[in-house]
Formats: sequence, C-alpha cells, structure tokens
Amino acid sequence: MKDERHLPTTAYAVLGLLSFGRELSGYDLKKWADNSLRYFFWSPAISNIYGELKRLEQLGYVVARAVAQDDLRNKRVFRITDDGRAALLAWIDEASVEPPVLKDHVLLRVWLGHVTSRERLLALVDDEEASARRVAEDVRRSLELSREDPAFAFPAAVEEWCLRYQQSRIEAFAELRRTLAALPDVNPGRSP
Amino acid sequence: MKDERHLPTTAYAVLGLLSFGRELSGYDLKKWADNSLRYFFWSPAISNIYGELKRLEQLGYVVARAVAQDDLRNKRVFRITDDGRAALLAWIDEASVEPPVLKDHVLLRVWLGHVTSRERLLALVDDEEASARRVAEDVRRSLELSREDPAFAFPAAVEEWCLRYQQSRIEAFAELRRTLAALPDVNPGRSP
DNA sequence: CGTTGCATGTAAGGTGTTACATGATTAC
DNA sequence: GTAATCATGTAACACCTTACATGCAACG
Repeated sequence: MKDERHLPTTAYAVLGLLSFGRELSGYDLKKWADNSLRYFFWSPAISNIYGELKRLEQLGYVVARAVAQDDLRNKRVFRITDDGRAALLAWIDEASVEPPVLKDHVLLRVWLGHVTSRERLLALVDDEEASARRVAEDVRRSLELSREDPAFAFPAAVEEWCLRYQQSRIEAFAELRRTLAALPDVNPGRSP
Repeated sequence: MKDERHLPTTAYAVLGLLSFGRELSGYDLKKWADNSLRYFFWSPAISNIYGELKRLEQLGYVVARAVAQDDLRNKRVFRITDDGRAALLAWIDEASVEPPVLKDHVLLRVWLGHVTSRERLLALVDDEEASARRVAEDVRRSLELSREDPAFAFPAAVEEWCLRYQQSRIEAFAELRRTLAALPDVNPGRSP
C-alpha cells in the first residue's frame, strides 16, 4: 500500500472494470474492455492488463483469489478492495481531466490528398464509412445487453453516446466523399 | 538513405506537413501541427519533431538549409526531397490503415458513474461541451484561412469534417447530460 | 525586469506494444 | 488434426513525453 499517486490511466480503467463488483480474471478484463472501453477510450493489450493487475495488487487496490481449474492450469480472479474503490473515486473526482483525443489515420491521408490520386482517397473514405457502420452495429448490440441490467445504466448512457457518434461519423464521411469527388484529380492513376 | 521501411506515423506526419512544398523549421512545424493535425490526429511534442527531422534527414527524405539569423542563433529550415515525396506516397497508397481511435477521458468517468455523484458527472459533461464549443470556433477560423488558398483544398475538406464532428459532439454531450440528469443519484454529495 | 515568443536540441524515464514461452480444451 | 478459445506471464523494444540546457528579442 505505497503512496504512489501517479498511476497510468490504464490502471484506473482496470480498476473501473472491477468496480462493478464482479470477480474477474485478466483474460475476462481484456474481453470486456474489447467490448466496451474500446469504443470511446481504448482497450489495453492483454500483457498490459496483467502488468497493471500486478501493480494494483501490490498497492492493495485489488486482491487475487486462485481458482483451481485442474492441477496444472492456474487461473486467478481479482476483486477490488475498499482502498481500490477509494483510489478510483479520488481519481474521478480530483484528477484533472485530459482533453479528448481523436486519431484518425484516414483523415491524415485525406489531409495530404494532393500527394495521391482521388481514386485512392475515395477508396479510403468508403472503407472508413463501412467500418463505422460495422462498429455502430457492434455498439448497438452492446447497448441492448446493457439496457437489460439497471446496474449498467451508466455504461448504457455512454453506449448511446457512442452510437450517436458513429452515426455522425457515417454522415460526415459521406459528406467528405461528396466534397472529394467534386475536387479535381491532382495525380490521376498514381495509385496501384 | 537506408532502407528502413517502418517509420513511426509521426515521421509521415512531419513529411506530410513539408509536402506542401514550403521550407519550414522545427518550430514552424510544431505551430502548424497545433493548428491543424491536432484536431483530427495529434500534435507531437516539439522535441519529438526535432527527433523525426533528424531521422528523415539521415534517410534523405528532407534536406536542411541553415538560415543565418545573426551570429549565435542557428535556425534550420527543412525541405522535402523527391525521395521523401516518394516515401510519403508509398505510405499513403500502400501502408495498411490503422483503425481510428477516440480516447475520451470524460466518457470513461461517466461510464464509471456509479462510483461518484451525479453532480460531478454533470460538471464534467458541461465542461466537455464547453470545450467542444471552443474547439469548434478554432476549427472554424482555420477553415476560413484554408479556403482562401486553393492549395489547401484537402486540408479545408478535412477541417469541414472536423467542424461537423465538433458540432455532433456538442449535441451528443447535451443529450448525455439529459440522460444523466434523469438517472437517480447513486452517491449524492460524495464529490467536493 | 518578467513573461512570452522564437529557436534548437539532448537525456531520462514512463507507457505500452509485440514477440515469446507454455499448455489445456473445444469446435470444425 | 488444426484452429480457436481459454489462460498467464516475461522480456525486449518502440515510441513519445517531460525536464533540462541555452539564449536572444519584443512586449508590457
């Protein structure tokens, strides 16, 4: 129980997943992050999760319990402690909130549109729009599950936000496509 | 002119800024990134830019020219080479495109809403909405400048996307606020 | 006379990724 | 039988940030 104070956000994300009260393994946490945090924040690598769990355990923020599957397999499930809950609350209530980050690799390429062909740009934008549609579908499914359990009212509220967000992405990319199609092709046939 | 092949995205971002043909210093690049890339991608730290410029110079993708300001100050401006332009084109046309990332620290806290008070959540959401309004204003100003020069048609198209994006954020946060206000306060008065 | 802007760069350190090592179970 | 899923963890490495070092010019 050291007084560390500067944990990486990943640590709080893991602690947050455990704050719903369930006992979860590192593997469970990764799967859940992939189906929730990923849509509005970020899903850490599995090795990163194991690393943070180790640190949280040393700090006394989580406790592990060995689950005997059979002889050789060692599975451990983690539970948040009162100290962990207090640390999470302090982070939510007191830590300064970093600005949101959007990192879109397609937009970076479009921004550099003068370097390549219109054909390539349109293909990139089309792919991104299609991918946004798929993500929207995934979020919709998550949202339906969250709505079933009142314990997930806050995740559901965020998933509604995510759904809206993906829908506005779809529209924005459709509009961008029209804009690009109207622009002259600076480097025709440059792409493969 | 080694055959490196796996440059970090930051290197291509810097190369991209130089692909508009102007001779720019590291300092110039940082300022420009802050006013453009930041809104849809990311603005690297100034030290990072100098590091990438060094690498790009070794690869022969950019060339430097010393600008004698006065005796002691040493300023260098960089220009993209044909090799650099080819490398940038290859990256845009051939490299696989990573999925877009949204990292929103307010949404992470709202997702964990059961841990804190409604008061705190509403304050966070209000701040984020206000900040989105400010960013939208900044983007609007950039867009007006880009529209003046036909060489910036692609940046302008992306800035239009960014403006739309910020507007949809504003609406989505307003809607999230209404949802949260309707939810029961799980931990009243827990926040300072 | 202090802060901001201009201007460049190095060094140390944190954060996170991929690759590796290991092995059982289940589904096709 | 081979791929995917379950399951844990370490090690090496990439990437990027902050802090530091240095100094002039202009504004208030």
